[in-house]
Amino acid sequence: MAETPRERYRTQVRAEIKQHAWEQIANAGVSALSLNAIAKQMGLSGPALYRYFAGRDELITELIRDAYRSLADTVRAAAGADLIALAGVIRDWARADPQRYFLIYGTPVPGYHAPADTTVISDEIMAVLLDASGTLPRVLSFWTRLQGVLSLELAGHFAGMAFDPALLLADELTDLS
Amino acid sequence: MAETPRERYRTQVRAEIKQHAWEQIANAGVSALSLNAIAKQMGLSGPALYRYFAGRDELITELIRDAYRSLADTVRAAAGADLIALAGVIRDWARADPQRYFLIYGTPVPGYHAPADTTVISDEIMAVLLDASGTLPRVLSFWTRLQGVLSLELAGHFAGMAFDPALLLADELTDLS
DNA sequence: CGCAACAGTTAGAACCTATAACCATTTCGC
DNA sequence: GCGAAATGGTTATAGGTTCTAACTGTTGCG
Repeated sequence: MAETPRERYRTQVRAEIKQHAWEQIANAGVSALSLNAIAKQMGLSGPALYRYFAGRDELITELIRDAYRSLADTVRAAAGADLIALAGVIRDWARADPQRYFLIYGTPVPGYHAPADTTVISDEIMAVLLDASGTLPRVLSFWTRLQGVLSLELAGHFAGMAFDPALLLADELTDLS
Repeated sequence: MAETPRERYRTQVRAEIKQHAWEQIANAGVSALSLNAIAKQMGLSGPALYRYFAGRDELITELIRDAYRSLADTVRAAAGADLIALAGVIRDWARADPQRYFLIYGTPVPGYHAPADTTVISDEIMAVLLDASGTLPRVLSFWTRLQGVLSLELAGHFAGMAFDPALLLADELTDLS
């Protein structure tokens, strides 16, 4: 497993590219992600990034994978807690970077299919939820209600109405526990 | 209200542009919408479309407005029905053109704000729902649960799990009526 | 040491949005 | 009806994007 300096450098640069990519996504959404802009920010010139990612799509796919992994990590770290607590953890994760949330649960691109390993990660999350809720119908209700509140809240569809989404979420989950 | 031939032609061309735009969106999502491609499909050459729309953003804004109006129309047409029926109508509307649904309820672009009149339309939809459900907390629960099922279903996140989203939705709404 | 793998470069094709300048036609005011 | 203005269309062009090709220098391994 001895890492050659080359590999070291390579993974480090890849990480830096993804770092800039996340900043762009957080600020302007994934549609505004520009390889050129990232290259310029890094002092590189355009096509250099193609040494590290086959193209824009592969970079985005990698970001989606990382988003899934990040969510799975935070859920796993809260394993054992009850559904209310899990919902709070997931909501906090989503609010920390809404565009990262939308990368997973937002508008899908017709024809694009997430890499197979993301479904594995997704199953892992479901396993934690199932462990906390007991039955499958319950976790399904939990999941859809949570997504309902989150997608509307993060997309700003609760903007006008003066109420706390956290309270709505709590209300939606009390009869599940 | 006498329509001059000019206005006639203008609104007709605008409608044709939007028609092609909707096809592109349905097939490849809004990010793939290309004014150039639309112009070519219509036998026009690039910049001609700027006579009809100030730019890509204005066209998309107009499409969002139309999507809101379309949803409001279908909801209004079902006014008086109970919540289960309303949910079915809305779900059918969304499934008929998922990308149109996502244009309203999908990933928001940071910094972009929907035109003010859409909130008016949104309020109108809420009024119908409120009329069918009675209390505000109930319509809020209805709305978030419906959105939860719809966003997950239309984004394909129920792909692996073998069950009928319609049944899940019905289950989620039975205790609300 | 030598050579192959690798990181980076510039050039360029094929797109895209958008503006500018220009032309022909249609419409409108007088 | 006539002339001016508004309108719909064109091409040219600037600047942006992704991505490929060809080339250069450097690094690292046998």
